[in-house]
Amino acid sequence: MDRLPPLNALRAFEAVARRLSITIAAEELHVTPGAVSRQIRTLEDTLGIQLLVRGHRQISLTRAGEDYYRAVTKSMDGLREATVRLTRRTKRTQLKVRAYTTFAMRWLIPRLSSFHTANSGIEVLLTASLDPVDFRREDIDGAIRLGDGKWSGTNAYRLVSNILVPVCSPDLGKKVRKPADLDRQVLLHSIARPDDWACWLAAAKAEKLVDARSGMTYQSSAMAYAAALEGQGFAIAQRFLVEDDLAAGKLVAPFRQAVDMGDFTYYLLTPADRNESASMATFRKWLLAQFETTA
DNA sequence: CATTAGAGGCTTATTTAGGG
DNA sequence: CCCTAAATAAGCCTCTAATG
Repeated sequence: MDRLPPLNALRAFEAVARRLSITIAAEELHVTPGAVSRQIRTLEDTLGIQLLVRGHRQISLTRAGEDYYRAVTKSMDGLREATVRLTRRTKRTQLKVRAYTTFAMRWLIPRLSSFHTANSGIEVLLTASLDPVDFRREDIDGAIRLGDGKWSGTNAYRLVSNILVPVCSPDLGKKVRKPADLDRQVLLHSIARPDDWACWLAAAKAEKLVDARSGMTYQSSAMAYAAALEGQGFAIAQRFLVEDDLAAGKLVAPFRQAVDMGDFTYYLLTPADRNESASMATFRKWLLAQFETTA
């Protein structure tokens, strides 16, 4: 068949496959669920291929539907982008990026101004959250996430080595010689990363000598680092996040022992079923370049 | 929450009628 | 005789209401 199927139906199918819900897709298209259901049906009829599996109160894609959706959505993105190029040739484009609070505060935000000066046409809209990303349901172009690099349905770009190392203020650093000395010190924890101290102490062979649970706990690593800067105790830091403070002498790393978390580290995630926009490509290259020079 | 049937509204295609 | 415009027919889309 060299003819295009009904384009309206195709549009409906793209929305349904993306949201995996007829009702939500219908809202998005400003029509009723019944109308969308019919459109999908006529599309299936003209193609002669089933695209959706109708389950009880929910739907899913068939194998063919999944493949078709991937292709269709890319074409749609092409149309969208062509339209954007045509209508707002000079307007700024927005890039919605999600990161963790600590990553954003300690690393991304300080460097974002350099990105802005170099790419004045791209506006980065930064949000912070611990929740996992779902590119299908959320209006997000990219996310910085912690993980092992294995995500389904997303492109993952490894950003940096995740190396754990204890840090503290310079004067506090003089009071300890070996890991076991931490026994009498305050350990600073983050709720989001509860195992880091135990992990490091085990690597330093000091898990029997120091209670990994003692000390003070903060909601984010950024808070724990701030407490360390104030001389409140020892934070177990991800090294690239405190590099600037170490270089400036505001923090010190009193021990040589470090733990490389290997592939469990930070990645830039982008949806695999969408074409990468030009602005995202720029942002991705900039982001990866930042780590090439520091790592 | 998805699907279906039937009704109504709108668009497009086809036919028909009347004027140049 | 041809062309235009009204009338009619056909098709499509979306809605409501009811069902699974």
